[in-house]
Amino acid sequence: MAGAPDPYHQGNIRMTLEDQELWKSFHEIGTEMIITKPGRRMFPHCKINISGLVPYAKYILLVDMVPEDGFRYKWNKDKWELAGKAEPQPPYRTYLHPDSPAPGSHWMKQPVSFLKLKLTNNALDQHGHIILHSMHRYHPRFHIVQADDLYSVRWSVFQTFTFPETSFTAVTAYQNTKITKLKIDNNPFAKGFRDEGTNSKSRGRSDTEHLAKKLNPTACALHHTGHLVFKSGEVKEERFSPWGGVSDRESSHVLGQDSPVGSEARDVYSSEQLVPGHSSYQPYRYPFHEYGKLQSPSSSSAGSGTGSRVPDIATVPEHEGKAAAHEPGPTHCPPNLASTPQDYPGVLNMAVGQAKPAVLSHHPLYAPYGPEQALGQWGGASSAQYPPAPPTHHHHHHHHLATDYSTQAVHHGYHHGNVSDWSQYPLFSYSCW
DNA sequence: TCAACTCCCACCTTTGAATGGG
DNA sequence: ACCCATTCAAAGGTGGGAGTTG
Repeated sequence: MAGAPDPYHQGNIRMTLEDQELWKSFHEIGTEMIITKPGRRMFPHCKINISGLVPYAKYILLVDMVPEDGFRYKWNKDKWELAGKAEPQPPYRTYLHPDSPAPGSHWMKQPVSFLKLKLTNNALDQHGHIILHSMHRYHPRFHIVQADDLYSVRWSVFQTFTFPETSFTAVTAYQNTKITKLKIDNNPFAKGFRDEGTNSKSRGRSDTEHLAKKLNPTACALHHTGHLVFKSGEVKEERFSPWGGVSDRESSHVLGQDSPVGSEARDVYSSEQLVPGHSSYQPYRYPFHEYGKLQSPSSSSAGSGTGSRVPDIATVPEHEGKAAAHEPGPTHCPPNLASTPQDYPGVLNMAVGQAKPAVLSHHPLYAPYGPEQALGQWGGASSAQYPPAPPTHHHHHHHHLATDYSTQAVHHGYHHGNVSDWSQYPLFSYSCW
């Protein structure tokens, strides 16, 4: 943590979700995200505001998707129902924001968008997209890692944030027509499907069907009060109707609420930084230390790719140089992870926004968790994940300050105290070649 | 049989290179 | 040379519907 000005001055990081009203309007209905073989963007897409970073210290931003629970769902008529246990987890991937690494000032100057993040259902995906199972529920997790480059990541402090209203069900085709409509009404790319009043855009006859069920005409004009808030310890997730069919236990859980977040997490949080070797820090054990055994040792794939050969990273082809042009220095290509000290037993399984196409030639063979693990992870976790939460009736438009999301970091919704729980959702997982 | 999935399409936005004026 | 606005074509993001799969 060389340049890190004040490595311990990390407690003030704040993160808030942009387009919260939009997210909420989806959430209330039961957000669905299409996943396709080639990869599909999210909508709404993840966009966050960050504050409290050290302006001149460098940070890396990551996003990964965490299973909401251990079930598979099905859409029956007009609501979601449980449909058995979840499938074993597919290769676990983490999306690296293309601007990474960049100084705190860069991340804070404007909302940070993860527009290009893509979801796929292709377990063999070679583009570095995040792999999910259809008919399963997930929620994004945002990680801020203080690090000068990708190599030093493992020595760095980091914080994790989640937003309950961003949870969604992955689907290959929309199930709830209300969701379809909301998407069409709000996603510019779907404009062609809008009814637009008098316009005779007779496309598909199904359009007329849900005219009846029309939601608010313009989801934009929603009451805006600042931020819906989730103060530490009182993070709640409103229950939404589509899940009515699901056992109460599952549908009306209250994320974070009776969770450990309150107590322990908070403590841990007060010192959220991770010092190398501190594997004793359960909740924040740094993943790099744990999964070495999972993958093959050789991370020395040869590669071309202008200096930024990044063998351990699943890449996403992208226009280079487009990232972060507005801030001095942020965007060097991601450093060579390969040349890293070999104590990396494995490979990072991260999606990089701006890698050279050349890098695509050597794709890692993802080594998902062993079958045992996969099985184990869902096993009895279910009930633990969503403890019978007392029905939380809580009004929607709070006026609290947006905040302390930090407190729910990582544990949000999960049981901790159980190391294996955390280990099932590594920040960075390894893969072999 | 049937729900889940895939492919292709019309329609749209976004991107970025080319152009021209000051 | 430089900057900015405009134009234009190519690239690529939508959901729908028909077809396919298991």
